[in-house]
Amino acid sequence: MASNQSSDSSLFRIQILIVDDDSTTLSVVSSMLKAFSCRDNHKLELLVVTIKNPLDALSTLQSKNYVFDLVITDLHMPQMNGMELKKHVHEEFNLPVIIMSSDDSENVILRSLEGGAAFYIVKPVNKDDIKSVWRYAVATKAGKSLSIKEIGGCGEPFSINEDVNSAINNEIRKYGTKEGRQSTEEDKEVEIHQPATKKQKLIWTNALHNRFLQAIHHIGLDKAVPKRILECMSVRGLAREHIASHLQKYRIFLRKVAERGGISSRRLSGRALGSNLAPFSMLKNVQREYSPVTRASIQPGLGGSTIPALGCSSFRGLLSPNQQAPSNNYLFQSPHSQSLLFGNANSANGAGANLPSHGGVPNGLTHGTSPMQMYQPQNQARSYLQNFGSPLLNRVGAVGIDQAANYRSGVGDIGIANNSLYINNNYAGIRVTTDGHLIRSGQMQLNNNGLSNGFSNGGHPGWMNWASNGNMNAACMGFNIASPSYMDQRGSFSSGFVGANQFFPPPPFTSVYDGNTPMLPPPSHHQLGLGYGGQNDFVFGLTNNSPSILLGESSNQQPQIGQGELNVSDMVLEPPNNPPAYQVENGAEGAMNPIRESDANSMDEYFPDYDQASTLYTNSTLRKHN
DNA sequence: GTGTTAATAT
DNA sequence: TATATTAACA
Repeated sequence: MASNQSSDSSLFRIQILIVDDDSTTLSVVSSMLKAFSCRDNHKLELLVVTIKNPLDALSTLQSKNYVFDLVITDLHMPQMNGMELKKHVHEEFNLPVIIMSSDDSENVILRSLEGGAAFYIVKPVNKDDIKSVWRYAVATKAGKSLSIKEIGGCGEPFSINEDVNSAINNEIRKYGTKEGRQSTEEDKEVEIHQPATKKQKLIWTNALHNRFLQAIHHIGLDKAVPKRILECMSVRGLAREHIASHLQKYRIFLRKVAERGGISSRRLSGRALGSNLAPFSMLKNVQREYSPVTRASIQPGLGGSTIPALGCSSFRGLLSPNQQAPSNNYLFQSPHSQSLLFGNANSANGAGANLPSHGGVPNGLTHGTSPMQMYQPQNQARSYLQNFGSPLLNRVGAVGIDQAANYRSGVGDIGIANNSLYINNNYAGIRVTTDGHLIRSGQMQLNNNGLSNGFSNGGHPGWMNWASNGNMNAACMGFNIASPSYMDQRGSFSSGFVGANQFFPPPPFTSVYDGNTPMLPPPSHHQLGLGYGGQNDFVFGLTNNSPSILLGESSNQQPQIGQGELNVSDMVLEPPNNPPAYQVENGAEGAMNPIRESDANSMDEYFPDYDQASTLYTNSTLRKHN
């Protein structure tokens, strides 16, 4: 039954620091909090400190006169904005920060959440908000003590108090939070106490899936078995069964790829291909939503397996306009929400890695180091991206990059051959009619010094460096989907990557909050590749929030990593019910790759996401909720 | 105990 | 329907 400890634990003191340049807000929030705390629970004592200047707030935090449990800060303040403050607070004090602002734009909200805010309150603050804050504070406080206990040797994960959980679910449905709400003894009177055995459904978020892929990549596909993958992934709370299940799915996918998207597919018409090929799933929504008329879809095949190394064309054909899209997505998503189909990467010996000639591996995507693409689970954290922003033109685009020596294929090939990982020498584009016919290839050729090549020029060979050039999409993709001259606006184009080692860095770990951060030297600059959101890395995403990107636009017109539309990842969701049990193990040896900390603090990037407790920030924006 | 596959549940 | 979980079996 309920944890019974509260009887002797007398009184909890919760200290909250509120920062806002608006004194009215300060007093209102403060008094509301106090009022609520009085009413809520006698065993809790609340201390609220209000400060107008965020700099002063930091000083106060440092002063040690108080031991705060939580910081609530306004977002827009003259001296320092709330997110900056949050960053400091996180880094220096490891305290949760709630952002409040009158700015109710999704962008801001999501950015805040992704940036690590515990949750976000839209002003004017109302009673429910206060209640939420209060609950959160209580839960956090309680959680902290539990954490200590856990550190003390009780390794057993503690379970979240259903009360807090449900309260939050019910009352703050509009907030998302990244932080685990931990159980609180104080609220046990409401405790429902579900059987502890009730399992939560693990959601394979992109981030998690990325991790999975990385693990497989690291281990080698042929040697990747659940146990090893699990070890490699080093994600707490993740069980071998999860891996096994996911692996099963993944293998099915690979098999499908081998059967339909592999070499044999060369003989297939594009139409035939299209029906089941995973990458096109992304077209489904896009097309239905935005293209009532003809759509051009160019389907070079499935990811890496479709860009043969040895000179065969990777151009698979065109999908018929009404082709039904398959169910799985294999998109690689740039921070700027251009979608790139992501194929195999990480084959040191070039594209050939995917050729069946490697043999031995039943799934056809051989070479253990390679299969770096996979489906996009449709029912998972994708849909939330659908409602972003305004309508977009260039919804989907993907390009193939063949990193092998030559650009071999002729017309119809879609791809980029870069002779060097450092430099993309070649560029190829395509032109299609609105009904999907290829007009001409090579339209978009750019020289080295033209638009950015999409790869790092800044010392991270082999890694996509969106940040450095900003216009990866436009340049690399080679065409402007939004531009009628190249492709129908509704056109879709996909291909795959065949890359060399480690195109993409492992997603960063961040766990600033709990101090468990695997502190590796921070990267010399921002994380390369795939944004901070953690959603992008190897996986696809259907991004409907893409800004139009026109070929030729200067790079600085594009948002930098971490500043564009956010990948609303799991972090906007309510944390799992098992807070302690889903962190990436830190410093687990055998971990695949260096772990980077990004400035953006997507701390739970790899946290398994359990479906159950999802609290959406907004109904429409985020993941669907069971 | 582990890995794989199939069945079942959601 | 798609995906995750669980059971069953090698």
